[in-house]
Order: sequence, then C-alpha cells, then structure tokens
Amino acid sequence: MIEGVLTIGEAARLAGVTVRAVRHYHQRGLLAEPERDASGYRRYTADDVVTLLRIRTLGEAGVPLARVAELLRADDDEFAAALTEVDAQLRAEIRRLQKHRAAVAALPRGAELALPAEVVAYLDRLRGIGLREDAVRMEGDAWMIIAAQIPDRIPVWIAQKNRDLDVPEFRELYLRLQEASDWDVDDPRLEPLADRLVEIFETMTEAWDAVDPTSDGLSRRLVQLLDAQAVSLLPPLARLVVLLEERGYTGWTDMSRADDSQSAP
Amino acid sequence: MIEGVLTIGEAARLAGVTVRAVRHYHQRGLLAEPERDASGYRRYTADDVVTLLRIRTLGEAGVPLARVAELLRADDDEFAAALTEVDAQLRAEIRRLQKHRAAVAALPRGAELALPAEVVAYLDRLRGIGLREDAVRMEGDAWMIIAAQIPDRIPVWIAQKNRDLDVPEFRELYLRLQEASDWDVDDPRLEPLADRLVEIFETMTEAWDAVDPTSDGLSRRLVQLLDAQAVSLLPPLARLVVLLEERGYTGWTDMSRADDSQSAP
DNA sequence: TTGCTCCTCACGTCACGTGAGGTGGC
DNA sequence: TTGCTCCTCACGTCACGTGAGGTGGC
Repeated sequence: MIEGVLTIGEAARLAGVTVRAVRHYHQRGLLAEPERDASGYRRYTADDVVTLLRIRTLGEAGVPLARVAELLRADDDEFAAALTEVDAQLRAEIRRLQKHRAAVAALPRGAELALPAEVVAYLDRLRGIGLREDAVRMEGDAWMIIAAQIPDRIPVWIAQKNRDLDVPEFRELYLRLQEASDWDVDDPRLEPLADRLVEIFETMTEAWDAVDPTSDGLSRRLVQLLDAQAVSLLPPLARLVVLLEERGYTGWTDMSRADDSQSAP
Repeated sequence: MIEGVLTIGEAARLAGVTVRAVRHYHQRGLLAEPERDASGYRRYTADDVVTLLRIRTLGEAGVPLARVAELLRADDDEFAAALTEVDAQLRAEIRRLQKHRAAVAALPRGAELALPAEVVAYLDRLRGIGLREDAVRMEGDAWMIIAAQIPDRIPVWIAQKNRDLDVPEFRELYLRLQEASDWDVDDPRLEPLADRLVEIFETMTEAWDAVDPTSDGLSRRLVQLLDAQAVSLLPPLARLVVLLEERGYTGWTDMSRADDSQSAP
C-alpha cells in the first residue's frame, strides 16, 4: 500500500544498524519483508525505520531478539510493563559492571587481581616482616580462593590475622617456618618447631574461636587444597604435620585439636 | 610436580565457573591441561583455581578470551597497563547502559520509545489542540527518525515548533489539514488551503531561518521519506504539493521557495 | 565504464550450552 | 546398587560478520 522509498542501506543508515542486521531481523521475523522494486531490491518506509530504531534501542539495552519480537507485538500496557523489567535488568547489569570496575581498577598489581583491599594490605605487612615473595604470593593465592567463597568474612579474618602479627612470637614463628622450607624432611629441627607451634597455637586459639564461633568456615575440600598448596611450597611441612599429629593436633590450614576445630597460619 | 587434589567440578565450583567453561579454557589455551589421576580424571591445584578466578574476573569485565590469554602471560607492568584499558572499557560500557536506561526508563509509552522528552511534550500539545491520534503518531515517528540522525538540534527545533503552535492561525491550519485527509484529490477546497498555506509560510519563514541558518539539516533522502510518509496518511497532500508548486514552492517536509530552503509542518 | 549497492546462499565467530554414549567413584 | 561425576566427541545457540558469486544503478 505505502510504497517504500529507501533501499536497505539507506534504511539501515537512518536506523544506525548494519545492512546484515536488517536482513537478520527479516529472517527472525522482527521486521516484515518489504515490497521489492523492479530490480528486486527491498524498499523501506518510515515505519520500517521506526521499527528498526525500536529494535535497536531494545537490542542495545540487552533484550534478546526473541523478546524484542514479543514486545513489538505487545500493546502499550504490556510494553510499559516490559520496559520496567528491561530497566531492572539494565540496573542490575550496570551494578555488575561497576563491581567489576572496582575489582579491576583498585588492583593495579597483576598477582593481586580479584583480591580485596584488606588482603592486599595484609600481604604488604607480610612482606614488611621479611617474608619472601614466593611465600607472600602463595598466601595471596590462598586468600584469593577463600575470598571468592566467603567474601563477607574476609574483613574479620584479616583483622584477626593482623592481631596475630602484632604478637612477636607469632611473627618469629612465621619466619622460622620460612627457613624450614630448605630443610630435609627428617631435619631434627622440625621436632622443636612442632613443640613451638603447639605452644603458640594454645595461646591464640581462644582469639580465633571468638572470631569465628560457628566455624564451618571452609569446606573440607578447600582445606585439603590449601594444605596441598602449602606442602608444595614447603615440603618439610608434610613431616611437620605428622609431628603435630603426635602432639594431638590435626591439619594445617584448619589446624585443630582432636575434637574442636579452628584455623591457623 | 604439584599434585592436584580437585576434580574439575570442585575446581569449577571454587572458581565460580561451569565445568564446560573450564574445558573450554583448556581448548583455548587459557589454562594448561592438568595431570590426570588413575581413572583419567583431571586433577586441579590451587594455582589452577587462581588462574580460573583471574579468567573469570577479566571475562566478566568484558575482556575477550584471546585478550585474557595474552594478559595471563603478561608481566606485571603490561598487566597493569592493560587493566587501565579494561577499566576504560568498563566505564564506556557503563555509560552506554546508563544512556539506554535513561532512554528506556523515561519513556513508558511504547509508541514513544527512543523519543526525547521535548518531543513527547510537543506531541502531547498536538493532542491538546485536537489532533487525532494517528496524526500524532505519524508526527512522533517522523521525530523519532529525525532525533536518531541529529539529536543535538532537536531541542531548538522543538522550541520553534512550540512557538509555531503559539500562533492561532498556525494551529487552525494544522486542524484544517487534518480535515483534508478525508477530501478527494480534486476537492475544490484544496486551492484556498494552498493559498492559506503560502500566506502563513511567508509570515513564519523568518523565524525558521533564525533557528537553523546553515540548514543542510536533513538529508534529501530523509526528506523524501518523510514526504512519502505524510502523503500515505494524508493522500490529498499529493495534490496540495502540486498546488504549492504552482505558487512557487517545492516540497513539504522541507518546504521552500524556488531557491532558498527551510522546513515547515 | 568503474565502483558502489544490492541480491542470495552459506560458512564463520564468540563463549560456551547441551545432549549422546559410555565409564568411574562413593 | 543407584545416582552423581567424570570422559570425549560433536552439534546447537545467539546475533550477526564475512566472503562467494552474481546482478543492478548512477
């Protein structure tokens, strides 16, 4: 009835989409095939351009084409309701991107990508007391995995970790463990180190109980994973764990006494 | 060397990705294939989970996997530089979505999707002076297309349109044109209407020149399109345009005197 | 006449999703 | 033993992009 004046390229340009996209919308049934001229060219009307603009607006807002097709057929009330929904989606998407922006922007250091700021600060403190870079990196990796599981508890845990580091004996223990990385598995110094560990653990277990009383904290598998990671960096740790078991303690990442449970280093 | 303890499902869960995604990252070379256990199952380490978390963080920020692969191999400096770029992309994407949100949210009426607020207000005013809904819709469609081409000029143009509507003779003309939609092509009332049109055009052309002095405004094709659209709603317009030509004027959407040019209704 | 646009297949891309058919672990 | 997880193909999806090979318009 209404004869179209625009070629597909002109219509596409006016609507700000590609020629291929217009053909795709025909295929998907979003836009009716228009009349053809004498040479078989499609000829478009202003209505077609308006429809293309609608498709583009909704499409760029993230609405799937199948949904766009429904909306184009909907009456004004349905359409208005759908727009509310589209708006909610857009808001959620914007929030998601802003979170990622914060995650990416706040962390210029590659190794610390996706680590919360508190953890980054804690790792700096470990460097400060003399921990080697590989050990710091391993700590960082462990925290990165933990943070991905239970981000809410990170601030409290890190706060306790910082209080631990305020204790000189604890700092000393950390460095002593680092030295042990070069020891043989049957080095005699491991025995006294185990004694020392138990001693310090006893004095600190109460503080940890206060931090995380429920303590179903990390899943068993995750703890196994982090134990394995620790042993890979610090091979004599395997022997140390055995020595700790002789003294009534099990585990490492989530070191605990025979019955109760609480995490340490 | 380091033996993995996690199955693919466990690693995926800890990293917050799907099992299929992990296999896909192996295929794409983003994550090295880990050791297999006795039953041929892949076994993952903490390092693998950390890499998966990095891939996920970058991927969710919109970085293509090919780029993620590069970044995983980059040193800290390159990585930091790349993060700046990623952040810029995220900002651009957020702005884009916010614009769309404004476009979608501010316009609950389906017919007016993607129309600037000024135009919506102007259309309401047309309704107010007694224009029928189909005519208003056609006006809206025309403005939607125009707005998509030259959004910056819309406020000025609409302001002038509103000043036009302040003139009683102009409002009267609009309604008279609407009546004409039912007339025959050879209705005798078209002649005096053409005279009236010329008369009013003369009084207003100066104001329009002031609004848009450069006036390469709309492309010739777009004007043709809008003319065709106007004729389709108002068939006697074809005849009216002929009558106007006899009086020394050409066009409709971009009506002008033989030499100069300026737009009208 | 040259180059740009249009036409119709039809395969490619991106980041996985989703069975298909079979085996291993708790 | 049942169900959940793992394995490897391999095709499907979404919204087009990108030639391939040919014709029409200025």
